[in-house]
Amino acid sequence: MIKPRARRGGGRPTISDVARKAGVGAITVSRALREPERVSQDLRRQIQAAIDELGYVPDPNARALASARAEVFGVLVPSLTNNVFAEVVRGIYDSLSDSPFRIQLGNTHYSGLEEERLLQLFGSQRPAALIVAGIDQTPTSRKLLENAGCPVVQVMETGPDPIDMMVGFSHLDGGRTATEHLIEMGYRRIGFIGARMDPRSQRRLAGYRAAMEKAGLFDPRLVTTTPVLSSVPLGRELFRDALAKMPTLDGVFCNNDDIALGVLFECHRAAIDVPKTIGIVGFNDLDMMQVAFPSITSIRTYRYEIGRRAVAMALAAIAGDRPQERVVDLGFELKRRESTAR
Amino acid sequence: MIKPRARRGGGRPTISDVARKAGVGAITVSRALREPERVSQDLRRQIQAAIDELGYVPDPNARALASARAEVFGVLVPSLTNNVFAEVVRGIYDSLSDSPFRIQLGNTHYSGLEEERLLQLFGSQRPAALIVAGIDQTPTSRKLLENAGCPVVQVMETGPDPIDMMVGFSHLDGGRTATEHLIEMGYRRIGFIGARMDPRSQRRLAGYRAAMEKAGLFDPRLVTTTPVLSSVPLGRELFRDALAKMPTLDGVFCNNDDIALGVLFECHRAAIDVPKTIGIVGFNDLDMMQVAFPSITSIRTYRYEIGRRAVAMALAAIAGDRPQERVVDLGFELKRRESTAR
DNA sequence: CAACGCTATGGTAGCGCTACCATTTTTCAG
DNA sequence: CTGAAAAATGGTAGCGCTACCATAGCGTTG
Repeated sequence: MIKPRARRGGGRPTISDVARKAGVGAITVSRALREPERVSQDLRRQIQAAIDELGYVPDPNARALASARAEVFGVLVPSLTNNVFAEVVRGIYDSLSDSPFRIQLGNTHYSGLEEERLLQLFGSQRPAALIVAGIDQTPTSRKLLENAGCPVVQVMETGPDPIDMMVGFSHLDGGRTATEHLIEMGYRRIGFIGARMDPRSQRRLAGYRAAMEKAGLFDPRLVTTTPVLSSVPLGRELFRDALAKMPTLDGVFCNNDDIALGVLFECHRAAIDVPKTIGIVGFNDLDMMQVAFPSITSIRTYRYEIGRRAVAMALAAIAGDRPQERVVDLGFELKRRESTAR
Repeated sequence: MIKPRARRGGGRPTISDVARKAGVGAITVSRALREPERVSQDLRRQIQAAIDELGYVPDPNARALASARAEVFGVLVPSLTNNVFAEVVRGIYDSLSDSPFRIQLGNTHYSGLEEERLLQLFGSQRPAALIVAGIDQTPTSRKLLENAGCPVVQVMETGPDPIDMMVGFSHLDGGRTATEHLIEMGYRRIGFIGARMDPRSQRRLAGYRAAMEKAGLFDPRLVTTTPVLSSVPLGRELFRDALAKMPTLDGVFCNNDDIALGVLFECHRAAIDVPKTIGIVGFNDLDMMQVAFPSITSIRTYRYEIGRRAVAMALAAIAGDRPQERVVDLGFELKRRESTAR
């Protein structure tokens, strides 16, 4: 006598239960769910009724196993608390909330090794698409992405030689634009203050340097950086260091808005006039920049939109019509505010 | 003639490939991976060699299907960009990064309906554990969680009647402590300013009200709230509204630090002296509070620790030894700073 | 009206893995 | 040395679903 194994799943209804109740084959239920137009109205109604009555929810694991394709977007970001990536992730979530796709979010902690480990892990699920932050993948990561067998979108930055698709903007141009603005407003001894010098920060620094050199103003002592994670308190610290090193400083381009805010607070505390004595420019334009006192000039970036666009491109690729432009530059905008208006 | 179906997975090696190469049965490979102590040293080595050589990575979908249990933690939070939840999520990620568990993160957008939908979806995966923010689940959500068949941890708040386990603190006590501090420092016309009045904000408001009533200072016109999502600019707006409504205001307890920062900036802009004319208290103690000028008094909460503890409790429950205290109160701390030091 | 194509449905055979049990080998008390 | 228990290994049968192919029923065409 064959004893059927006890239902492992705690008795949740399966597709066969639905099929039996609706008086159709299991495969027809499957089709009604995935390609409704291939099933007649009548059956569709019956099946829906059975589903509702039983409270059936398809098992995504079984589905993934049978179809060799999971309805999962793998997303890799270097930080979960950094507002910049949080916004990108929010854009991704919002774009996928009405789709059948789930999201597998990984935190690389700015580590290439961790990125490789996570890609390996994500790859084992055969995701529908992968979205990764940055364009500086290790060779191993790059290979993993190329062989992932699904659309891949690199986000945050644009650059040459995309693995598959890209959405972002030029951090170098952003850094240059910010610095040129300070120069244009009459600042001369302009410092660069940066924390967590990831590749994007490096490129903003390169933009700063290009602008300064072009104006004949560059001096390596004007640059203050640290590998430590960025924060407002750190911005204050770094600014004090920069001032100690270079008391004639009359402006700072901050790697990001946290740093800029820290600089602003320290100026208040030390009674340094902004923008008269010191001009401040931030990066990303968090919403607090426009209400700060004085309001802080910053480079507006479109993080949420990057997330949305990345999903849109991935979905298009999944649907079979790959967008012809594989690299989308969403640009940025210099927001001129009080902190540089002297 | 039976034609085997083409390998769907793009030729990735399977457990049988490993077994063949190692000269053992598939089940032994499976065991070597999951319960190494039940396999002899020799075979373990051979199997590991085969795995390395083939680059085998187990398919989590097949694993979940066969074992009726996915190695997934389901996490539900109301917002991805709110720093508070981002910190909790970071704690969860950090605690699970060395475990075999993946994380399925869902964003409810503060909606009970969305929470139900996501619970339904997550439940279909038979997760190893569920972590949900808040204690005010809808009856449907509560039932889904009770029947999830896995450990459940409610985070951010403590309260009576946990579904399973809880980690958090009392928002009511937090609100009361903040308000009592203002009263103690000599403020009398103390306003409450809050955005995004979710249940936790409501309880902070209740704490404020309790303290004010006890001191005989409560006046409903002192309360300014909005359902809009919290932000620094909004804090500024609301403060202006509050002042217009109640020009004699001499202190504000802000629902969170974003609002507090907006209030501070508006005070600067309007040349209102902080803390002499207006005292400010925030909530959560983001790191910028201590460097703001003047530094802002706030209620320190342990978000990261909440995430870590929730995972620790869930892992213990999975391992079979449920902690005996099912409700963990991590408390909070009043950080007295310049913004209330008059 | 036979031959054809089309649409709607169903049956069968796995996807890659593990639960359950069976079998073999080793260990060790007596 | 023997018998029995324990440890190590393997075989079989699914988990719940879908790819692939088969089939039935229908209208269309020359």
